[in-house]
Amino acid sequence: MAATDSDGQDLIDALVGVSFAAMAVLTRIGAEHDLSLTQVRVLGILRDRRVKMSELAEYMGLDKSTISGLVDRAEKRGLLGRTQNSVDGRVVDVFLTAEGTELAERGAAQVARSLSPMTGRLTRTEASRLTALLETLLR
Amino acid sequence: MAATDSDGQDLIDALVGVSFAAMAVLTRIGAEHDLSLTQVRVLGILRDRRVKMSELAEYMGLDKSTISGLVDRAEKRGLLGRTQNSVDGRVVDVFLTAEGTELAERGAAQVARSLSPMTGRLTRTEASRLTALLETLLR
DNA sequence: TATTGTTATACTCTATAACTATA
DNA sequence: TATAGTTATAGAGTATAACAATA
Repeated sequence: MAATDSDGQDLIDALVGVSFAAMAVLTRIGAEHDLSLTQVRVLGILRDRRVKMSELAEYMGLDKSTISGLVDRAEKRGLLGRTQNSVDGRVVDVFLTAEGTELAERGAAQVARSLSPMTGRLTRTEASRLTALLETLLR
Repeated sequence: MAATDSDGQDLIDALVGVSFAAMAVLTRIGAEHDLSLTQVRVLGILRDRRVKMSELAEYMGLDKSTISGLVDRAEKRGLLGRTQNSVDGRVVDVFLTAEGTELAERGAAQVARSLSPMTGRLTRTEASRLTALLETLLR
């Protein structure tokens, strides 16, 4: 095998390593705003959609009872709101408040800045190529 | 700008997306063995080294008191052990037991298998290229 | 009856502060 | 005095089980 060949395990290690690094950045920036990684993710998901409690549970791979608690705490902080769905009375819709939206935007900008020392090591071409490869992984 | 150009935000989104997907896999496989993501990470770190409590805290970005609790629970399950360092009596070294090692090996194989539907979408050349790009990000 | 969501409970993860032991 | 680690405490995240409301 040539030296440029990846043996598969190298790819896994690199993926896991980059993932933990990205999670560390999200955790740190979240902490600056008193948000756990889980809450950061909730804000990220709600940033461009209004969802049902059950959809949020599905997206995040968490139990509905866990979502109730997460939404409780974020709602108490004024970051998001709940409304009863008018079509199906059992359903509760969740959405970002103006304050939650503002925080999500600011956080996203901070994440981009924090990752730029990493992503800045790539040329434009490399960045494009990496984006394409990662998107292939995501389907 | 050409269609193949990445605008920077796309790269961030792809990185974060892949990272959450990787964390989901690690969380799920951990859960099958009654391990939290944090415990999975402890096992991963100890897989190829014996470390001091304080080093573990440093690696993981967690407080030393948190590490005490994590190590307590894993030790109680027989996955790792503590020994007093013979050179500096204040230091406690942590290491995997045979059972912990075995679990870490099995878990790593499971992770590789679970990610293969994702990584399998790439040709050998693409996998090599992706590995190299990710390693560039990691320095 | 089935589905959506909440609540009660128990355990893990996490940091802060106070402590013990060693250097 | 300074450093390494533990313990007590409190709050957040998590799942399971039991429940209420709606379909």
